[in-house]
Amino acid sequence: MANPEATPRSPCVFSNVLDILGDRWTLLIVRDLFFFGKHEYKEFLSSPEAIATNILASRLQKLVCAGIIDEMPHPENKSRKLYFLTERGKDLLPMLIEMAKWGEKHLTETEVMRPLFEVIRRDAAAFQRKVLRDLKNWEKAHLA
Amino acid sequence: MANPEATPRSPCVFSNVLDILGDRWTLLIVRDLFFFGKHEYKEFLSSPEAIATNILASRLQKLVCAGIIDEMPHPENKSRKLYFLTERGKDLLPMLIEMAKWGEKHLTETEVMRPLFEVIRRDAAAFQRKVLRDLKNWEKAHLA
DNA sequence: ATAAAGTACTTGCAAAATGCAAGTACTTTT
DNA sequence: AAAAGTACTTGCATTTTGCAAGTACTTTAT
Repeated sequence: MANPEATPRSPCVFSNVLDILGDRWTLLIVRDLFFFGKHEYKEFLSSPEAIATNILASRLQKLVCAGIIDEMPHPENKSRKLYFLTERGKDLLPMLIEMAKWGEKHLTETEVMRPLFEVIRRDAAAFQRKVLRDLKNWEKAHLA
Repeated sequence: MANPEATPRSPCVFSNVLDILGDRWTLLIVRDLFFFGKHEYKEFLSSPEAIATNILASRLQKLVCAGIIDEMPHPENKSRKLYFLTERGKDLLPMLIEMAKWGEKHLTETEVMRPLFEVIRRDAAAFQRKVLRDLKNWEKAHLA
């Protein structure tokens, strides 16, 4: 796994971002946090891409190290954890929306998120506000 | 390498985008095309991240397959090729800009692109227009 | 109270991707 | 005609991924 302490490949923003987010799995976890209200290990496992348990564990750890997500014990169940986006993580939303817009325009096979992204197409800024509002509500209910 | 003909992991836009762009190298080539006016194999090789020749060749091929870039023989030198962004590729610019904005805000080590992204911070839309204008000028000079 | 099920992992191992060095085929320059 | 340039390919060691199984702990069911 890419070690954040190691000297970076280059001082370019893009290479540094890609060292954190540049793989086929990491952003799917972030997607689940943003758009599907997922907060638990087993919920990430249940996504249609079927991430393997070892990959999921390593990516969650990497995201925590990068300060993009944080974790807390589940308030009602000691054997569970809750994962949630930090402010740094929430700042990824505009990028994810641009990624989705590109995919919706150019990859015609993708269908599941169509209805969701009809909303984006109509008013991306409003959609963005709604997503962030939903996250805030979750935080109010779960964080001290 | 991920085969575009294979059945996708899921019908989600994000997973489909990540199957094309989700690795540590692909977007660096796109970056070079957008922001550093690079168009040739040897130019991509000279980037500070030092991509290996086999990886570069495989990624260029993947990007051509995905319709993000196209290639043509160098007009003045049969042993060289020119690579350039297609319209589909140029549509990635907003995503790259959001990625850079996130990195500039949260990854303080990155420095090289600072001056470039001072411009973004001041007026992202204007920067975007300038980049696209520069690409158009290159096309006028090189494409039929 | 005990057994079964749930949860978040870890481990082992085969398969695939990456990274590095060297080689190849062709073209251009000297 | 020889040397250098260009865009690759190949071979091989190392790393990462993917899959199946196991582990340690907690909660639920009987």
